[in-house]
Amino acid sequence: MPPSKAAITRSAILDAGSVFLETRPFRDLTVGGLMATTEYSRPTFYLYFNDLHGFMETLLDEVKVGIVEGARAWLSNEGDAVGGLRQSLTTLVDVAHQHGPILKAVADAAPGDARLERVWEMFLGSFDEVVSARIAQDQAAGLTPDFEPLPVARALNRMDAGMLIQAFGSGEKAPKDVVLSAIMRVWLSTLYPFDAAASIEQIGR
Amino acid sequence: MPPSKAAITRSAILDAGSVFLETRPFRDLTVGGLMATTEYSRPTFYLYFNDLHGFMETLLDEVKVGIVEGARAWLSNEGDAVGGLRQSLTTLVDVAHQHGPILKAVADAAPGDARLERVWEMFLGSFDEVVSARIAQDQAAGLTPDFEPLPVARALNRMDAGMLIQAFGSGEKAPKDVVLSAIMRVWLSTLYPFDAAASIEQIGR
DNA sequence: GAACGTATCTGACATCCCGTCACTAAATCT
DNA sequence: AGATTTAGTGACGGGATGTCAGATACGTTC
Repeated sequence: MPPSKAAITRSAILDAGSVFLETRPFRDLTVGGLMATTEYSRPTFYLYFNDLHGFMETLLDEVKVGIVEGARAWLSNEGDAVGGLRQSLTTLVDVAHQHGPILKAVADAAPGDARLERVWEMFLGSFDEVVSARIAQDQAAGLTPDFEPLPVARALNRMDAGMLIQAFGSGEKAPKDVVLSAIMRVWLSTLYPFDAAASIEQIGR
Repeated sequence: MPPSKAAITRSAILDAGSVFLETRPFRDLTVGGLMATTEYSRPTFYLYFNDLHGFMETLLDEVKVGIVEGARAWLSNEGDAVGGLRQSLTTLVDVAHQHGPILKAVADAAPGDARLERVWEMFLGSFDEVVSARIAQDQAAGLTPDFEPLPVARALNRMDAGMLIQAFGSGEKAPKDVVLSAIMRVWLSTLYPFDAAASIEQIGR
């Protein structure tokens, strides 16, 4: 069974949005302007999305899976904590680099709509919880100093979000390795300060 | 000489805006709605501000001074690095707690206007530079490990911004001490890891 | 292959908010 | 009081939104 006509149209609109946001900020996105780049009329948009913010929510869903995947290395790894974190952060930076404009667009759009703001907040918050759990585990193992895991997890995740969107959100992207080593430095120093070799020496400059 | 009538009107509008944003998000702010809470008509708004984003820029300027003040302890202190940083972060958290809703409103408004976005970006960026300079100084003194100061400064500042706005931006504010000890933990671990007493023991839980 | 029913799409409309402009009203000066 | 500058407003045009009734394309049945 081939994809229905509706599915094709929907995808075409989503694609047009992605392309648009590749080069222009969310504030310049209008339903009329977007649909003009497709072969459909403006009202067609409303057949598939409630409004521009619902549209952004859909775009976020598409990116979400990739990001959650990347986090697994560290989170579901009972073993090598430092190595797992290294790997998770590396793939996180990769994915963010890849989808930078979409992530920035969603972050930009979020404050404009109560529902999308909640969705974005939940998206970030979901990381807070899993990171917090992993921190607690490493604290029990004596790898990590004893502090309240949740607020620190929140702080580190906000750092990632702000840094990655700032670095990769707009056209001219910052060099990946610089961004990676900065956030890696902060994560490792905070969570595994006893592992001096990891936190001080082994980070590429 | 008493303040001119214009100055009074302007202040009245600014106050009305502050009051509004105390309880409602920026997305609900309209020129008509705002002016309806004053004794002036809608066009009067445009006598004093270009648009809502220019209005937010003015609001930011009012808060800016307080924040820059707070940063001085650490930045202009050649002596006790850890103590200075502690003090700077403490007052930063205080100020952010005080002006939380305004800061969130500006951050929310920024992506909607190219000019305000630049202003906000510059505001954050200005901290990147001074923090970076202080880091370089402490690296030279052997207090801080050797890494690229600017990206790490950026990361830490983005963490502050994201964390503080999330914690203090909306009505029910998070407890100050929890937020403070979380970001303090991260800053100290990253910048002064050799000062074990400072980064591990002395932080209140 | 004509008639029918459903899925897909669109023109036209009402609404909301914005920013401006010609004009009025109030304050200040002589 | 009359003239001049300062402060404020009613009314307009424009752009984007979201909806709805009607049109068009498509597959199915006879």
